[in-house]
Amino acid sequence: MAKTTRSTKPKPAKESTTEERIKEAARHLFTQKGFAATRTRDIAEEAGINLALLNYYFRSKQKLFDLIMLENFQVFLKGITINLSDETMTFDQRIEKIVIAYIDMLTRVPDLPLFILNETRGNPSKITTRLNTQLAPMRRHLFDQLIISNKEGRTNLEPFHFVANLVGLSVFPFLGRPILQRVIGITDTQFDQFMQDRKTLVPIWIKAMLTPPNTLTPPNPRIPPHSTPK
Amino acid sequence: MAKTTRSTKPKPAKESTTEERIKEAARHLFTQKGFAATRTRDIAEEAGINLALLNYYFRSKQKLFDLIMLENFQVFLKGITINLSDETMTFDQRIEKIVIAYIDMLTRVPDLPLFILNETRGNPSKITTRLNTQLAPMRRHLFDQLIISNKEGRTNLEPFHFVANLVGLSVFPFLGRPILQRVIGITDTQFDQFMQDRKTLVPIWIKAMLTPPNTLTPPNPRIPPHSTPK
DNA sequence: CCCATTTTTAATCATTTGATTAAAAAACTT
DNA sequence: AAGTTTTTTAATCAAATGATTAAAAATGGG
Repeated sequence: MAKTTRSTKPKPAKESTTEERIKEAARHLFTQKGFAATRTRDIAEEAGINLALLNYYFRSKQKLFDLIMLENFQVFLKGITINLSDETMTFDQRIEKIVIAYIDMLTRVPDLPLFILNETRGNPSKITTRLNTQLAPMRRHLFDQLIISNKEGRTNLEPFHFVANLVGLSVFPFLGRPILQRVIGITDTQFDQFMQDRKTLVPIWIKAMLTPPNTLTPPNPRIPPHSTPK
Repeated sequence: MAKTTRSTKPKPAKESTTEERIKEAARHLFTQKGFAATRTRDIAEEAGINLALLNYYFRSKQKLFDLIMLENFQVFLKGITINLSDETMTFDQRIEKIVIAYIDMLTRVPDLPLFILNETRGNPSKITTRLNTQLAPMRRHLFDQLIISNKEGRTNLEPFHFVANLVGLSVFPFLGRPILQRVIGITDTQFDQFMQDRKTLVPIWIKAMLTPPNTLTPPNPRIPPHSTPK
């Protein structure tokens, strides 16, 4: 059991412990293929260890998965909740920070969104509750600012649309990447570049969306059909 | 086998044949939980039939899944490719039609996007190729119009960003629905209403995005911090 | 009503898969 | 070096799962 005489426990801190190797293999496969499609034997093979070691270090496949899921969620949340602490930031600054954080994080771990959407679908509410709790501060800051701004007439956009737009424009490209890249016909490098461009484009768009049709835009003459180009 | 004397084959066309019931149960479970997480026994149970019947009608779990996947893709593509045939439509009209088609379809079958993203991830290229082929006409029309418009200086937006925005704003809310709904705290009815609103909002936003920063917008004075409200 | 065909069922198989066990190997302490 | 603890391995178990089979039931035609 885990309750022996824990007197001698040096823990030499090797450069890559087997426990870590298992976790990394598990993270890779679970994140990529999901819980059901991942076999413990695949994890063992990718980690280069004996199958029994998986159960030795992490009680069961489920426990291991729960661990990975928790860590993935933390990575995800950490990537986007850094920005809320500064009280001094303006609404616009906050938006810029959030978009950059999203895109930077997802450039590092592009599989995360699909993983989270999949594991959130079953809606065990344990997860979504946690997610919601963690996200609450962010929501408060942004929403309050938006709601006030709406009330004062400076903007006019439901929080729902605002969040859907913000996250949609930042996250969706990573979700749809396999299809998008095929349809458009671009390389990985080009995709990365486009996402970098988006770090400045999305905030601009988002801000433009804050003041919908009726506020600024006349019924239809948005772009004159043939204004003198160049 | 399937090669008997097919002399007598009346096919009375019952109101709900077992074959159909199996397929419906399979569609439901496969679409909701994916291939690996779905057990043939679950399908049998939900269809209210003996397990062996699944293999009697559809050779194997894999064959049945392939069928469902194919049909799902067709439903998806059909839902968004109706609009490309009209040569007379303007760019703006096309956008409006596409957004409405997307949102209407996904209101009916909200599970489709996640299913497709999941099954596209493995990238067996068989699927993505088919998807790409089917999507090609749509791409041609829209992209050509956009590219021309870009060249003539009326707009200034990479096709990648355009598609990512269009699809992202239309599809993402359905993908993120479980999380979004929790974060914002809205009911199912409210969500549906928001998506209905989006049928008019998204096209407006998309059109506004066609002329990015440098074209119309001065460096920063987008919204004066305290313009006289109301 | 009898026969041929189709459909359905219960029982069973073979493989996969998560997990355990007992023993061996390695690491560490004294 | 001996003893103790930790780590690793090979073998095996038990349950789950996709699939098959042989027989029974239902269906339809003459």
